[in-house]
Amino acid sequence: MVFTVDIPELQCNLANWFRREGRSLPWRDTVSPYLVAVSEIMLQQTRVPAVIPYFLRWAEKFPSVQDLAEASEEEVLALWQGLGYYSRARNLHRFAREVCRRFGGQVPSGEGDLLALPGVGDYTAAAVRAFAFDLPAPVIDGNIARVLARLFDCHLPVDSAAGKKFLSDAAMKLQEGEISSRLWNSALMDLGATVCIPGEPACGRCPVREFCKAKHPSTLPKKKAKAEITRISEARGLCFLNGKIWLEKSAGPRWKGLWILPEIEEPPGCEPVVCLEYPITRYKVTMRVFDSLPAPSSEAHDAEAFQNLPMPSPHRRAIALWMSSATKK
DNA sequence: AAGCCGGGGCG
DNA sequence: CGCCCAGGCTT
Repeated sequence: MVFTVDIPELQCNLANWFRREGRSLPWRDTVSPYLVAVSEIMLQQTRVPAVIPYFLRWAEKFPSVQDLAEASEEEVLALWQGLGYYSRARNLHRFAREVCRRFGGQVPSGEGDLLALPGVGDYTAAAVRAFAFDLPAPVIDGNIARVLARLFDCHLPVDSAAGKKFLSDAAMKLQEGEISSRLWNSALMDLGATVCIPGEPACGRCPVREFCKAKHPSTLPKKKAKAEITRISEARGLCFLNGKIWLEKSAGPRWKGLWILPEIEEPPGCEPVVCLEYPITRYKVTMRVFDSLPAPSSEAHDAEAFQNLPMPSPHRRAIALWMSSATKK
């Protein structure tokens, strides 16, 4: 790759902009590599405003990696409730236990050590190295991928092998020199989040526009085509008996460990008591809920206490809808 | 390489 | 309504 840009000047412009306009975020106030890792795992495919309250509650309840390692899975899932991608919560729990067992409670800074931990992939390993340890690393999230693709007018799909190699090489090249990795990557990320945004970027107030090669920035980055949305329908049984509700602990890969309404065969000739629609990854699911007897796999929960169980949002919403329709009757 | 995993906000 | 988000794991 040929760089015709003056890297020190680019670094200086962006760093000065960041000192002026950078975001203030809770996980930037901590020096704990563990809390940095917590924030990064929470931020996987999840927006900053959604994460902030969860991160603050987490830092309060599990301030150290030992606190998390000693917690029960129930406590962990309860605190994660509503954030989505629940395998992240179980991975973070295992992450804490392995950090304690293998590294004496100190989050490692080596790329290989980090990548071997549950829930840590290329992005998170790089982010922990940069933000917690201030070490050079190719931090490529959705924001930085977009900024770099535009800066170099790169039309390779950013989710292809070739695109990722290009971005990684570019990211490492741009942080050469004396610049702090933590500062540089924070600045690049904030530029993507607030100026070099998806769709039409605000090039008029971009601190590095004189370095940008993008001819049509709104068309970048390119991505591979993704799967179409499939419509599916599912029937679930709701059993409310003697002030208790019957719920099943999900065992499958989806919502594992969370309490759900058991799936049933759709009873012929019956109308659902509740019907709602929710999107999940590449599906649009129509959930039809029927009055039913207790499913064999389910357990009775007290009508007040079940509200505090970890439960996927659509199931929680279905029960709330049923309760509001029942009180009207 | 492709499929799968939630939820929310915003245009 | 579709798109996108501080991605990782499994197949």
